[in-house]
Amino acid sequence: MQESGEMYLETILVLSREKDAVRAIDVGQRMGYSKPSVSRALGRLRTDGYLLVDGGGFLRLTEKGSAIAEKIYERHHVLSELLTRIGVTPETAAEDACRIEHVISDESFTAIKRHVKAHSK
Amino acid sequence: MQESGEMYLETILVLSREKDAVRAIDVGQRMGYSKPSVSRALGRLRTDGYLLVDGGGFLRLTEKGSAIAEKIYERHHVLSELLTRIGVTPETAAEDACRIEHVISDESFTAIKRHVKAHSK
DNA sequence: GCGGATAGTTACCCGCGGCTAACTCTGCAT
DNA sequence: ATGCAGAGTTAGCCGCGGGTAACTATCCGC
Repeated sequence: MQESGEMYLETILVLSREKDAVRAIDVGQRMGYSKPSVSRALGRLRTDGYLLVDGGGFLRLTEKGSAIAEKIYERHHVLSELLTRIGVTPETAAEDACRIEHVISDESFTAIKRHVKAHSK
Repeated sequence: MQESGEMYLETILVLSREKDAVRAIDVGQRMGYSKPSVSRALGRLRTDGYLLVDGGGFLRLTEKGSAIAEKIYERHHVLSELLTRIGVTPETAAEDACRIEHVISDESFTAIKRHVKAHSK
């Protein structure tokens, strides 16, 4: 799984929480990408078993895809909150979280969560 | 400046602190890349004004190149130390620092430095 | 001065991940 | 029924950044 694939999955997850039916076009609009780019990326996710597309063109994450999307989404949330807490503007925090969430290891992320929790009491 | 370019510059900086003469082959060995990959990457850095290569094939960072290398190196150091401090194993901390150092904003990094300093007293 | 090691470059290939142009397909409105 | 709008796909372009194979150039030992 590449960084860009994770980003697509996360976007699909977020969109599916905002509206009940998500299509390729929505993903493209949200991410600012062209239809063909989205089409190809979703095609890869589909053949790799992260995504299902029903007859009406509606997207649904598989178990596997959902697991990744949730994981990245949690990271985004925690990292973003951590950065704002130490004084970063919310916008920059979100942007940085969006990049860091794809490259940090499980071990470091877990340590960060633990640290944040310990200091939030 | 791309992430990979930053990595090359940082590697050249580190090598130049370990030995007095740094060449393309050393960079390739350290980074685990083939000679042609290094040659091309260094060529780009040279034409973009980050690097000088003297007659003997020895590498020297320009002002511009050095500034980036030092910046990335500092980030690496601070991030790596921060992660180990919260319980991440040194090896993982170094790997993660190596990826995060290229994607974090100045604003967030400054905030992290400030935070680390405040908590180290 | 010739042969071999070492360094560097040139010319290619590949997948990724954006893009545009152009096509198909579906569904709705006139 | 025509025709248009919206969604999706196909085909092909591009730069990046890895790779190999093969060449060149330099230097050193014998």
